[in-house]
Amino acid sequence: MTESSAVVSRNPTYFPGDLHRALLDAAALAIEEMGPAGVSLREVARRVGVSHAAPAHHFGDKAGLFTALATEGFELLGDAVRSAVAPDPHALRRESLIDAGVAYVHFATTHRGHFEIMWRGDLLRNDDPDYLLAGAAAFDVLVEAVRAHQATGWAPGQDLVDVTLSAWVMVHGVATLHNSGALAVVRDRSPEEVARGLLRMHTRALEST
Amino acid sequence: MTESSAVVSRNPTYFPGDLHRALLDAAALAIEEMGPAGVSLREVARRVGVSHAAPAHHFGDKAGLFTALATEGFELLGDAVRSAVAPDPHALRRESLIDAGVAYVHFATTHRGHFEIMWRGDLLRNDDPDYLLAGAAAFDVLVEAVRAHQATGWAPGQDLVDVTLSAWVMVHGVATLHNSGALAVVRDRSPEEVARGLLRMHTRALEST
DNA sequence: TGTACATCAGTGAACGCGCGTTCACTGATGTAC
DNA sequence: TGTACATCAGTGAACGCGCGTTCACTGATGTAC
Repeated sequence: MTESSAVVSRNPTYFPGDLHRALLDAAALAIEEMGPAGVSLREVARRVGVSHAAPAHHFGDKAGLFTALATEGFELLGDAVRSAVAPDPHALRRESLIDAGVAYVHFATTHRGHFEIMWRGDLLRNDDPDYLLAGAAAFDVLVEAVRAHQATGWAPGQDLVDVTLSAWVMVHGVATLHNSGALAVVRDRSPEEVARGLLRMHTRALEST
Repeated sequence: MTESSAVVSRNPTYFPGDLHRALLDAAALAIEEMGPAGVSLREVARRVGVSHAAPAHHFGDKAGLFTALATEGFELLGDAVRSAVAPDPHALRRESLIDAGVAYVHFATTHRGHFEIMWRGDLLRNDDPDYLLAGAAAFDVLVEAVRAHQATGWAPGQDLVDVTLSAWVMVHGVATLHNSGALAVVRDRSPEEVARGLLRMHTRALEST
């Protein structure tokens, strides 16, 4: 995202204090391009144009960088879904759940670097308090999206977490299959369209119970 | 799976010609334990108890080993789903689609090494003919499961590939979330149960159209 | 305004390590005669 | 039955490389007086 590509130069163009930001941006882009396995601290430093020791200085070690990126990913994902559900927090709207799910898929496909590292607990410190908190908070946003939908009178009898889980599984499946390239083999529809269709079926199925 | 763990020793216990097999088993186990990023040809050789050059001798290089493992994964997945759909090929049964999806999830969670590498096109030769063929064949098995279900009179108007895609996305979402550990955080139900619930909803929703 | 000092982000040289790949080789097995 | 030869799976030494991490350092910025 943002100006990460402009930063790739030998004479850093970032302002003081922005190296932290620039390193995260470069790491996200590198993961997107090479996969998490191919990304090293030295590669990230190279992209930003700083000493190879600079990333370690900022994040402690490689797992620290990945943990910070994954944590930010959960925060950004939560923000994206929250905005989709309630652009105006005072107006109850129909289809909150569908919009939330589509936003999830949109985030996953437009922030591939973040999204890929978020689920790779083996590459980061998966007991980090901030990481765990951000993950839980993001899930809460999904639950809130279902609650908002239910508040409009939709499927009042259904268990909140059950419904959230169903919808989550669907959009996560679309996101991962798309990002691995497998979805494109079958259909030329966008992942967001596929998700919308699935979620529409989902909400209608639960409506009639 | 099978006897891969018995093979880990300094004095190889595999029979002549089985090194190929032993290397694949060890690679699958290693990926399951350390993630694809942490697995090296030397690590695989170490587990089997042979020279570090032996894997390269059999598979050409690292991508070759991963490609072979992913290809086998698609074949095994196809077999597993096919068996679940039609234990007796002459008997049409209801719920073929549900059983197929549950089998997909079961395979993914009990063959984690295979399943993880299957979708990592960045780590293998993703233009390998055998790999591509095996992937396409596995998808065809899913399509066949839907066709079998439709043959019982279920949802006759629905597009075959559309329905397949929906079901695939669901079970793939359950599988990946479970394998990344994210699903366990929320529910203590088994991934197979979660998949069964989703697929039941799915088939009922399409039944009434 | 000027001097002395503290802070700290980022440097760059150095280290040891595990890696993938190459390659001449060995030694067991099978086949021809 | 014995000999000569071919095959080929697996060896082990060697290579060059990129890596993560450490650490004494520099030099810009800010603060105290």
